[in-house]
Amino acid sequence: MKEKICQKKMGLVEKLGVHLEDREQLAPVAARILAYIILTGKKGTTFEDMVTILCASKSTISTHLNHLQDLNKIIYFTKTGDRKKYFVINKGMVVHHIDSMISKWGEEREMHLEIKNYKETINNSKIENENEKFDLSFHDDYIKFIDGATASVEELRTNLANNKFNI
Amino acid sequence: MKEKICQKKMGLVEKLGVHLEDREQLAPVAARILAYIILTGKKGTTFEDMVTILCASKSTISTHLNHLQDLNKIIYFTKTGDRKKYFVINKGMVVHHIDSMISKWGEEREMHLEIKNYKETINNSKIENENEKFDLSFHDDYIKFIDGATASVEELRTNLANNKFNI
DNA sequence: CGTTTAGTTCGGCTAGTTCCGAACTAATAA
DNA sequence: TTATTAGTTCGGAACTAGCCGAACTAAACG
Repeated sequence: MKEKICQKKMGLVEKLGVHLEDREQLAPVAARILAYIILTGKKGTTFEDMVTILCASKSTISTHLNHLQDLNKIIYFTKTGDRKKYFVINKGMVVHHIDSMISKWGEEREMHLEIKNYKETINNSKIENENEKFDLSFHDDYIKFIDGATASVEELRTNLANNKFNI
Repeated sequence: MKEKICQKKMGLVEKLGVHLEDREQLAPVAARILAYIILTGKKGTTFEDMVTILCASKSTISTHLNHLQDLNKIIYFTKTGDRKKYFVINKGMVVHHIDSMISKWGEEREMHLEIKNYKETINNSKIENENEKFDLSFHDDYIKFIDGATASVEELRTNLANNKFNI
């Protein structure tokens, strides 16, 4: 029974790991560490646990654990009379991720405006052949989309900020 | 005057290039090729043009040009009595990009449901300490966000499909 | 025929990533 | 003091990505 749950957990660690590897630009083992910490929750995980469960060397776990702390993705707490560190995810990480999504979309919006502006100057320089002119409506539609998506993500941000939210 | 426009164009090629490198997971030169093709528009660009303008070797341009065609991001047309190929972006590329955005969000949605489901089974197994239980509201909020963002992007998709839209 | 044009293919180099083992440290325990 | 625990740091092996030059091909031109 307990074995079955553990299997399910490790299956999810791999799946979430692959996802985080891509989404957070992390090395394979770093992503699996983060996934494992997320799926273990408030009780926390130790260095040793991860060495044995994720089947990685101490040096690898050490390096990535420090890296994840530098990125503010994880933090740890301690217990009196116990030298181990218990790692849990940093609650601010989710809000931080959402903020970086918002700013990424903001940059993309800027890019579209800049490209549209460039295309307009080209269209207006009479040198161009009439049927070679750029069509600009695409950029307007894309900007509309970015604004819609940004609104959705901003709503999520407010929801999270209002909740006590422990992930 | 023409030099100034060219400078502006190359500045944008680099900027859009960096963006595409990240967004489309392309090699640096491949991203710059795509950016250059986008910013040149309907009149098209040739192999040779790109070798000289992007300062890359023939082999590099050749490989990436073929790769971009395999990915359905670019196509070419020809002119009678001219052996060169004139590359332009494939109009379907934008819709394709949008579809891959939608399916990526769909996968993320699935992941959240799966993780939430796992956390629920853990919460319900009485072994767990009460204050170590997982909070599940985050997943519901995130799924709400994904649904909102997907709606926005689906609207963009309809707008683009309705327009003749040449980028 | 040889030459030019428009590209392709191959082998190799460089840079960077990811992980590991071995040796180390710093704090506690016996 | 010696041993153990809980990590850290260093050097290197194995692998991958990205680009280049040189040699090639295939079609058209003269």
